Amino acid sequence: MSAKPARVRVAPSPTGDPHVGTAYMALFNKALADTTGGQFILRIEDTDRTRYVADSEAQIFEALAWLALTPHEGPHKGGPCAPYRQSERLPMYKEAADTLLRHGKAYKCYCTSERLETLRKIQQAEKAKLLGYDGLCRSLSEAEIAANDAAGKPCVVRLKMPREGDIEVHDFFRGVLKFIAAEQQDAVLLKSDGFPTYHLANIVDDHAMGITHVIRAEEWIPSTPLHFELYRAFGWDAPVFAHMPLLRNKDKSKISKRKNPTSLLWYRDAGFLPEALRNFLGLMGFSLPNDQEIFTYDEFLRHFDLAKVNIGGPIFDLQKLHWLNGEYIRKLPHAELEKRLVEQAKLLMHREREFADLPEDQLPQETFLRDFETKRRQRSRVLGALAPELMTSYEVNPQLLAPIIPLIQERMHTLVEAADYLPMFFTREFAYTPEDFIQKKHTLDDAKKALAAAREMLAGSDLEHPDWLTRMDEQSRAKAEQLGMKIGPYLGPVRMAITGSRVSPPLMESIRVLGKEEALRRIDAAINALAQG
RNA sequence: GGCCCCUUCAUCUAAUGGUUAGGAUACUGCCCUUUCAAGGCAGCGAUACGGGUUCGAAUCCCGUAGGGGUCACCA
Repeated sequence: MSAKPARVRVAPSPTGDPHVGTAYMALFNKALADTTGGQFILRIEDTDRTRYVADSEAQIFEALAWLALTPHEGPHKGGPCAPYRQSERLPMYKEAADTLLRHGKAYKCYCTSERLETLRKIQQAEKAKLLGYDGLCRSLSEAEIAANDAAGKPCVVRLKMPREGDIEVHDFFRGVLKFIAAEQQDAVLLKSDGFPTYHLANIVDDHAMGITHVIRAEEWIPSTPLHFELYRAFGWDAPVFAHMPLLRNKDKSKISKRKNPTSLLWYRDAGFLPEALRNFLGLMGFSLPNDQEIFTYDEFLRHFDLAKVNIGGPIFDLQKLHWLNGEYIRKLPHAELEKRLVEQAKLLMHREREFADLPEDQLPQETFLRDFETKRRQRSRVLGALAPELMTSYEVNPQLLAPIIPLIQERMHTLVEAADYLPMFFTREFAYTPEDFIQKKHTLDDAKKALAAAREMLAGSDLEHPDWLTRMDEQSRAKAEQLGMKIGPYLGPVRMAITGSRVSPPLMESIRVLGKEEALRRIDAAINALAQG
C-alpha cells in the first residue's frame, strides 16, 4: 500500500467510560498503521488530575481489546517509547517548557484565575471580538519575574504566539488552513500544578514517539495553529494532521451521552458484536468498492485509503447498526453464537439494579432509542437471571442448548434479544390467562378444541422420526381444516400452551427440543387452566 | 458573536466534467409463511440556493443560506 510505515496513536484521557469516538479514531489510526506496516500506539493522556477516573484506563484498554483494536504499543504492553502514560512522563514536559522559557519562546504568567475570570467577563460584556488571555505577563521584566518567584507566586507557562501575519497549518483532507496570528492567544503549556496541558504534552510525546500521522477528531482544528507553533518553537517537524469528521447525534450535534449512547460498555452490554460495531464505525466516512457494506477488518484494510475518507460529519444511526448486528449474528456458526450468548448472560448476571426500568423523564427522547433502551433493560434482566441455567446447560448438558440456537438465530438483532425466546425452554410454568388463548375471530371453545386435537396428534407421534416435522405439518393442516380453522389460529393456542407466548420460535421445532413428555405436560396444563377458567 | 470546518434521498454513502444520479438502513406494499423473524420482489425518496467557467457541472470557481466545531491552568 502506502510507502512509509506510519506511527500513529490514539490518545484518550481516562475521565470516564470508554468512548465510541475513541474506538472510531482507533480504527482509522490502526488501519493506517496496518496498511503501511507501521505501529498503532495507545497513549493515556492523564494530565488532568481533577477529572481522573481510576477505572477508566483499564476500561479503555478492555474496550479496545473487545473490538480487536489492540495497540502495538501502550501502557499495558510497553514499547520502545515507554512510558505511555503522561503522568509518568512529567519530567519531559518540565524540561520542554524550560527549554522554551530559556529560548524566550514562552513566558511565565502569574495571573490568577480570578483575574482571568474577570477578564473574560469584561470581554463578554463588551462583546469583544477577541476573547482570551490579554498577554499581560508577556511583558514582565526579569526583575518582576524574579520578585514573583521569590514571593513564591504560583505561575503557569504560556507560549509566545506570533502577533503578526498568518499561521498556516496543513490538514491532510482540507489542505492549507489559514489563521490570523493576532487572533490566537498565548496558550498555557504548563499548569501551576506542574502538569502539562494537552497542547504541550501531545506535541512533546508525538515528537518523542516518532508519530508520523495525527489522525484525530475535527474538534481539534481550532487548536492546530497552536500545535504548529509549538513544533516551530521546538524546531521540530510537524507530523501529518488528518482531522476526521465528528460522529454526530441525530440532530447533527457532536455525539453526546444525553442524546446517544457513547459508552463502548453500553454497546457490549446491549449485545452488539464487536465485529459489527467495528464494521459500522468503518462505514462512518468510508466506503468499500461495489457497495460492500459488510466486511471484515482485513477486507477493510485491503481497501483502506486515508485519502478516500468522506469528511462530512456522519450521524451515528443506531437503527442501521441494529440491522448490521443482526446480519453478523446470522452469520455466526451455531457453536459460536451459543458461546457468545452464554458469555453475554454471564456478563449481565447479578446486575438487575443497573437494568431497572428508567423513569419516564429519563428515557431518551428519540423514539427508536427510547424503545430500544426500554426493551434492552427488560431483556438484560431476563437474560441475566437466566445466566446460571444457561451456564449449566452449556457446560453440563450441552445437547440442551445447542438445538435451540438455530431456532432463535435469525430472530435476533442483538444478543440480549435472546431473552425473548430462551426462557420458555427453561421454565415449566407460565402466567397466562384464558384470553391469551383466544385467537382472532375465534372463541375460547375453538382454543380448547385445538388443544385437545393437538394433544392427541402429538401423543400418537414419534418425535425421533426423520419425517416428524413434515408429518406434524400435514396433520396440523388436516386437523385445522376439519375444525374449520386456518392453521395459524389452530396452532395459536398450542403455541401459548407450549411457549407461554403468542410469539415464539417455530412451534414444532420447539416441541422437539422440549421432548414429548414435557410438551404433553404443558398442553395438559393449558387444558386444565382453560377448564377451570 | 469572532474564527474555522462541512453540505448528494430521513440516515450511511457511490458516482473524482458526459449515469434514467447507484447501493444500504428506515418506511410502505406484495410474495413466502405456523406466530415473530429472516428472505424475495416492488415502491417512496437527494445533488441546499444563486451566479459563473464549460459543448456539457453533483463534480471546478464565487456568493448566499443552513448545519457543526471552537473560543479553560479539560482533553
